[in-house]
Amino acid sequence: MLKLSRLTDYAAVVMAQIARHPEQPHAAAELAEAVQLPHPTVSKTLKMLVRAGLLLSQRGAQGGYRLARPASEISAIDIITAIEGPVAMTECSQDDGDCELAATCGVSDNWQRVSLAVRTLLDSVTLAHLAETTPIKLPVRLPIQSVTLASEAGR
Amino acid sequence: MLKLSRLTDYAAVVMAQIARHPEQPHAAAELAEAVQLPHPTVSKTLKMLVRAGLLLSQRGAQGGYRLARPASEISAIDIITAIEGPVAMTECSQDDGDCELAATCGVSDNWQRVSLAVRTLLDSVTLAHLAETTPIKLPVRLPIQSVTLASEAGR
DNA sequence: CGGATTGAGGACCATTTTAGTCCTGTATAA
DNA sequence: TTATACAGGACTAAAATGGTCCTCAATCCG
Repeated sequence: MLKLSRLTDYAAVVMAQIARHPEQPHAAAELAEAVQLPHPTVSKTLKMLVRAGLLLSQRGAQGGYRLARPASEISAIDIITAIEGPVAMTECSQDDGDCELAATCGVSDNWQRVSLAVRTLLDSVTLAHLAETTPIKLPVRLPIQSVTLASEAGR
Repeated sequence: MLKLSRLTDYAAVVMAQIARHPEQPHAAAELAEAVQLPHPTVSKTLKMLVRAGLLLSQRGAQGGYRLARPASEISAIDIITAIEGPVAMTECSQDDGDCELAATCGVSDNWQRVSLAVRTLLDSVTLAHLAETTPIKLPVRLPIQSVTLASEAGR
């Protein structure tokens, strides 16, 4: 179904919740209540986001989580990558890309380009966009053009 | 990892193989040999592509598979959808979209827009592009603009 | 100082999805 | 009429996913 995992979905919702109140730190329990999801699961998600450097955490009483940087500087692909790892259409569009079938495949280069375009698209969507309650106007015009140029530069 | 399933990957490779020789029908065994994948798996993939209307099949001796329409009229999203079902970033960006958390979510509308942009991007990549052995120049400029307009039209 | 609060880390399990195989049936060409 | 080749679906093994829980560590506050 080419979709985000459920945890990624949770992550986005929780990040958006934090982004809407960026001043105070938010405890996991508080966030779980706010978004109506089980505490342990939300907690797990938050830890992953901290490890990815998207959130800062503060232990102890009055502690909690807050954004590591402004919502406008956190992109959808940051969140996705934090939970699921790198975005790549195919196994071989990943960094190492050691597909022993490359010889008979003949499609991998092109999939890599498509992956890049998808990543660029997701990179152009920020947490600030996601957190907006009024639907976003997708600002995807220019970034995609630059992808096209990059691919035209060839490799 | 937000990636295509392995079967989808196979499907693309096999489709590309057929697209490069669109005249004769191709038996499953022949294709499996050409792309160096196990016959039963390739066969399963081919059946899914037929059911999705992307391939035509001919039984009996000298039978096999051929494209249902020109490679330039088959898009990457057609292939992906044939194997994995609809492309949607989140559960609730699907057709029915009955997410009981919608009230506390506040992100679903925006994810739906992102899904649409991804779909449009994938729709702009054709099998003819994928089958090219020289890397494609991604023709994604105009389609994405039209997505932006669609989202600006609101809903 | 000491207890309450809150996150960190990881083990663990149940469930679902995915990949892959195989068997039986049917259409078609020679 | 026989060999070829696809159709449909049952079935299994392996992996990913979602979710819970427990113990430890840091921090605040009285």
